[in-house]
Amino acid sequence: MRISYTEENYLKIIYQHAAKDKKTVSTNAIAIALQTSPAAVTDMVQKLHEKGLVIYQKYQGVTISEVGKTHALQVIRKHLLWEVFLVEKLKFGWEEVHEVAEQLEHIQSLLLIQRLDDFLGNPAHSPHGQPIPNAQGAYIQKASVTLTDVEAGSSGIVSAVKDGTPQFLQYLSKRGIYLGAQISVIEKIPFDQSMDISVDHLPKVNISQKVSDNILITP
Amino acid sequence: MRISYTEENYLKIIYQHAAKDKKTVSTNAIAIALQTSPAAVTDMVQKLHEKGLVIYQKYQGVTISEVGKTHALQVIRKHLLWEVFLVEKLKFGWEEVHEVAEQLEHIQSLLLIQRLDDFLGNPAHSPHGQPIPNAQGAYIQKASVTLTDVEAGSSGIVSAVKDGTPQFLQYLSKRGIYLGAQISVIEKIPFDQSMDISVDHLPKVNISQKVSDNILITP
DNA sequence: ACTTGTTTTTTGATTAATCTAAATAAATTT
DNA sequence: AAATTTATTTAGATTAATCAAAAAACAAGT
Repeated sequence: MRISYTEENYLKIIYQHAAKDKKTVSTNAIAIALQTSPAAVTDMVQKLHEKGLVIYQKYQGVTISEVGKTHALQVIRKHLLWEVFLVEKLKFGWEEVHEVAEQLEHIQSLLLIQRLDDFLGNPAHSPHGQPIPNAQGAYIQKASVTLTDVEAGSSGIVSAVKDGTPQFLQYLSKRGIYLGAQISVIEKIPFDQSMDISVDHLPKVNISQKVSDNILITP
Repeated sequence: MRISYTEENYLKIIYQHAAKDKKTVSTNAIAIALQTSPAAVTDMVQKLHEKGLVIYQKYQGVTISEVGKTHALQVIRKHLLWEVFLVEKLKFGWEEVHEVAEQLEHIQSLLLIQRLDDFLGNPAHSPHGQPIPNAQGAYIQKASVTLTDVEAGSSGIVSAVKDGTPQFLQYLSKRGIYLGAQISVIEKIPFDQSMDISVDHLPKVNISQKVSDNILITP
């Protein structure tokens, strides 16, 4: 079955949202994620349902099907392997890889991905700490919690970030936060759900809940 | 100016044909090269003329413009750099790279190409011996003649091949011909323009004119 | 110069992905 | 439960790239 560039992007987004919440994804959420109109999403989602790649009922949102999931995982695998290539071999910063990997993930060649994987030494994680699915779509999720759920007084190591946009990653760099950094939660402020933390025992900084939601910690 | 994937392919073909013969390219020739219909070519070529990328007059064929040439050379640069990457780093055979490089050449990122070029050690030639244009579009053409024009009794080194298709390259490998091989022309057969040659002093083999036309030799 | 044959262009349609505006369904508020 | 707001779908159009078939232009041969 031929799956277009655009269809691959839909599958990836639907998989990522569905994997997160285990429930259906709304037309609107997809439209926002893909920067397109809700009407375009309805059309495409109906087409993907016809092809058996997603499960969809009018007004009820969308979930990924098993076949769709397999495809989505391969696109994600390619995206993450290219990210590793860009950072490890071409010395890109972790905030520079997203846009290029978005393009590279659609290159069609099984041989290319096998060889790239070997060339990179079969990496287990992306530069953002995300686990890389293997050729069969399997991956190991490191035991971790979002920073938001870490208790005041506890500490841990940054194992991954959920958001890969340049804006977020540049913010983290400015705050001294990187993969492997040690974070201690000093105080949680109930008023706005923000928290004071210390990175690598340096003076404390304050981060919003939106930020702590996108940082994963291994205790 | 935004140039689409398809437009880039048109520009590349028009440039390559125009560079070869220094005259206009026919609608038909483009249609054959791109595996599409002459009608589609007429439409596209008119659009490219509007954009100033080619020079075109009804029924008079097409040439590339200066702006178009600049773009075409950058697409070719990307194609050739990716070919080097695939062969040097990912251990692809020279007959396996064409299809994948056709896709990779359309990835849009200046930074990526700069970094890739450096990573590969700023190579001057592709795995097929073609000179790689630099970021400004300049390249040095090695002094060479097509094997067809080599006199009987003379010999030289294979410096490049013009055709990059798997079929042709597999044929060459089977005949023991590779980049850097020494070829001696033993006899030219006037009847069918074929020639008997010896590769690396091994027993002679016969090759057709279609084959010798696509092999470049440095004396 | 005329006829024949080949190219090239035009015309009218098609497919994929999208949009805006209008209609309908679902969710929320009162 | 009715009214209002929000989300989603339908309808009708648009753009890019394509095609097949018909028409027009060009090239040759006599």
